[in-house]
Amino acid sequence: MSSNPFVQCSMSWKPDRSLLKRPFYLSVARALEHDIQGGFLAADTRLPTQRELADYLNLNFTTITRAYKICEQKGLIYAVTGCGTFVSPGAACSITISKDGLSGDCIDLGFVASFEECNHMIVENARAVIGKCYVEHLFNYHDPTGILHQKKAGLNWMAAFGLRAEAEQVAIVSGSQNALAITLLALFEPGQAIAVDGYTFSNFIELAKMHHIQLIPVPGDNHGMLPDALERRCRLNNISGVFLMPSCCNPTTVMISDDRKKELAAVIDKYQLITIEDDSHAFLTAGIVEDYRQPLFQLLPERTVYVCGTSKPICSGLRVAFMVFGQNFKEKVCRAVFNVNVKTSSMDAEIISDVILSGKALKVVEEKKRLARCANDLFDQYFPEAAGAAGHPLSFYRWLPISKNLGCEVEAVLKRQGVRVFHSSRFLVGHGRGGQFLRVSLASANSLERLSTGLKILRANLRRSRGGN
Amino acid sequence: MSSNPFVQCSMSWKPDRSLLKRPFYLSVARALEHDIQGGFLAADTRLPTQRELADYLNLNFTTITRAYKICEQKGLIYAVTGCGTFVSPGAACSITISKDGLSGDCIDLGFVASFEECNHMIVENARAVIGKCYVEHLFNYHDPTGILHQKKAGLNWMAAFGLRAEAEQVAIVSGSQNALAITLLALFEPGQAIAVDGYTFSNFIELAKMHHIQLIPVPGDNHGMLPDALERRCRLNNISGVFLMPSCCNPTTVMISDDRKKELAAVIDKYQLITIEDDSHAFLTAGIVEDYRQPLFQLLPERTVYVCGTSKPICSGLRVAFMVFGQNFKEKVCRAVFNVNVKTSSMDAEIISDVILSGKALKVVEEKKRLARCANDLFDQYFPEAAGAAGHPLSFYRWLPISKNLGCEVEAVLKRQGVRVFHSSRFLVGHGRGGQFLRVSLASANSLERLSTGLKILRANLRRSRGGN
DNA sequence: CGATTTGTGTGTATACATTTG
DNA sequence: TCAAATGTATACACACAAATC
Repeated sequence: MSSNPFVQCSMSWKPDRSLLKRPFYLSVARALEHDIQGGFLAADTRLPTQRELADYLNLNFTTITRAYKICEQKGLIYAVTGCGTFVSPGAACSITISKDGLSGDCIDLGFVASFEECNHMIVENARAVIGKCYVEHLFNYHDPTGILHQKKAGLNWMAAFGLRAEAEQVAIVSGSQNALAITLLALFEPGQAIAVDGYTFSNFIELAKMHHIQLIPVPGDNHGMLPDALERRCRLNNISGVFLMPSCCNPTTVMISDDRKKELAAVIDKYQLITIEDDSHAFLTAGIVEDYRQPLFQLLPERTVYVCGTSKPICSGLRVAFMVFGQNFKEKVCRAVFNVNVKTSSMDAEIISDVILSGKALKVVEEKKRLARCANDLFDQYFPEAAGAAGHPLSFYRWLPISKNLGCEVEAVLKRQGVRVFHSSRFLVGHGRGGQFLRVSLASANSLERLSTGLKILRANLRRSRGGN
Repeated sequence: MSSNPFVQCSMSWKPDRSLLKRPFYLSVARALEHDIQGGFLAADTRLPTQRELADYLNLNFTTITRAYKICEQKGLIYAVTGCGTFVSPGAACSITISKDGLSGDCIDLGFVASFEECNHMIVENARAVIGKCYVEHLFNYHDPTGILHQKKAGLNWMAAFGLRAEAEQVAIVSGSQNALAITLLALFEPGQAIAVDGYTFSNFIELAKMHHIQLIPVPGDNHGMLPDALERRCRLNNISGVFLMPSCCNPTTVMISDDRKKELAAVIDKYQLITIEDDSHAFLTAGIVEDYRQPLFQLLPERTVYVCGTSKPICSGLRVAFMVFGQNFKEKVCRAVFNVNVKTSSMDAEIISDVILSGKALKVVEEKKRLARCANDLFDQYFPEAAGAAGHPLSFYRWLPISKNLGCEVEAVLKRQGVRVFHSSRFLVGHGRGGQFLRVSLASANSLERLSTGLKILRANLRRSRGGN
């Protein structure tokens, strides 16, 4: 049931009329899915308009609407009012980024780890915890959202970023990704829409897709999402929430300035959006970037779920994040925490608490900042043209503009050369016109030497493929 | 916009016509939600039929269909073709069961813990792990689905239950509840339906509600769900999956016999259902119950997600469960694991692996079985009329029939007397006619003495409120 | 800026399947 | 066994909103 490749000037997709069966809308949806999955329709191909296809198939155009809707919900296509319906890029394949499936030789500049070479620093904290007399009390079902002194340790940690809250507003969960999954499940319904940056955290994109939550891209500048643009989308799109990473947007490294936070807060308040603030990078920003004052949570304490993971600053293998929320979200969030996790390992939470309260956390952060500074300097040496760009000075990753000639195939090319990086298409929401980039992780190579080797390979390959550009 | 209480013989619900605004279907849905949440409509009240209400409001009846559908998806009402539409019991309130929110004096026979008095037995395993030279490698982002030797430890553990699979079919996740959340997210879409026992695991009910997955109750007998009844529901209801706890259904303690497993497998295969097999209780059943042979997974390896948590047999505070699945589910499940957890704490998984491989797990299980036997004997002494009932002989909880005069208010009454138990309404799917029960946890009182005290209070109160019954 | 194209939201008609008596 | 009651599935008409030219 594929399109006829010889008829080009007319519709890009012509399902076989004779194969249509009742119910028509399912039949059409299946045919379209088949042809997209089978590779007969390339990414971003414009499909026939609803009315065109309806005429062609002798159906009412709203029947086509329905067929298209099914495919849209599966992520196979996307529609823009007034503009048309298009085949999604990467419809068939996942954009989930994980540490899995990488051979040992390949230098990983793709997945953003967190300078894992620091992990030895917390071994002694783990030993201290396990040596405590009350350790067996960490092995029971109690305190599903965390033990009080652990929550207080979290508040202590977050106070450095200007966050002020009560322990009863805190829940300990299993990492920031886990916190995001819980937040979507707790506070959003399938079919609702959340505003995000045009390029945003790819795991959030995937999570939203799984929950059937639509993401609406909102333009931004060097200080973050544009309040006017957000307001415009709110007026037009019936938006329920907004997702922001104020301290260092992943992947663009943009930080939201304090003034911008206030302007955004005004719009968020006006439209009563639920704000998801992933502030896991605050440790890199508070006290370092001059303009930093406080998280959005402080401006909108009743509208915000604040997420602060300890994977990046402290240790990635102990799965701990702190969630902070207003009283109005408490019941729903706690119920979702219970339904998804029952509880987070008290052992992990206890070790993280010990690292924080003993002052070790600050030492680890100091070391990671030192490594981040070295890594960023190294990057600037290899890519001096990117050195002056706006963005976070100590980010664990960089956002490198590349030639428009390169598609997302560069990933495969570079992997064959021994480095893994991720192309901007993985982070793109909607149909992007923002140019092409690579996200280059600086925190995953395991040593500055390996990072240097990786960057060298990267530069060599981009120079070559760039050609006369 | 509530109904007029003085007009009783006609429709049970009469929204105020004058308050109707466009869009009508939303307006009607909101009014209905308001009146249910406000308590104006009692549980199981029969609502006007779609056509009745449409006439009354001068709308097309399919507009009412739509309004009712919205409320149904929120779990506020349920509809039965040919029969009518009804207000859901417990529409407004949550049935999530957790360890939270219980004062210290109250004896907990509600939440099913796992004889936490055994936890001291694994402290030495935790110390052994933390003492190992490779411990810092447990603190990184690697191996999101678990380290190979940990998966092999899991397979070793599950081999005792007759499960045979390859390590690549295994993912380590953060407890069996976490596994269920991941499975729903990975393999089901909002709006799909899953067949379950008429009384089933309340946290699964909540999880399904959050994911907007409909649960269809299927009748069963002392050997588990009835295959004919399942087939009938499949024919009628467009069912996508089935959830089973073969080794010991929570809350009923029913075990699925080996013959029944084969009959169910035939139906499941015929209708291509996705089977979710929560077999965390297998350690209580394999080798103990004569009829036990193997899990459903072995009969339907390509249609089953097998979930085996270690909270009950080994330790509840270390959050580990093993998921086993066919190759066809692998990609989707692993992606969901990553999107929900990134990874499970390698420390927790390593300690559990050590407990299994060192043989300590068997000792812990022996001790828990001994305690379970004592606890069940104790229960039989206090409730001799329940002693002969079918069900698991070593279950960590019992399913106690109570007088029909008692509603779910008994929970509150008993709590005031110092014991927490859960009423069958928390476990009920659909509109139950199966009598009233209490689920009495035997594994949470922290000692047999406290359990005995709790059971005594329970018996005294049931006797009294039972009256002449 | 206004007309046109294109997708979305809402209300309706009709055929059908299940339950009940 | 059948007819009536009742919810469900499917297709369509039409008003509207956004994007484009």
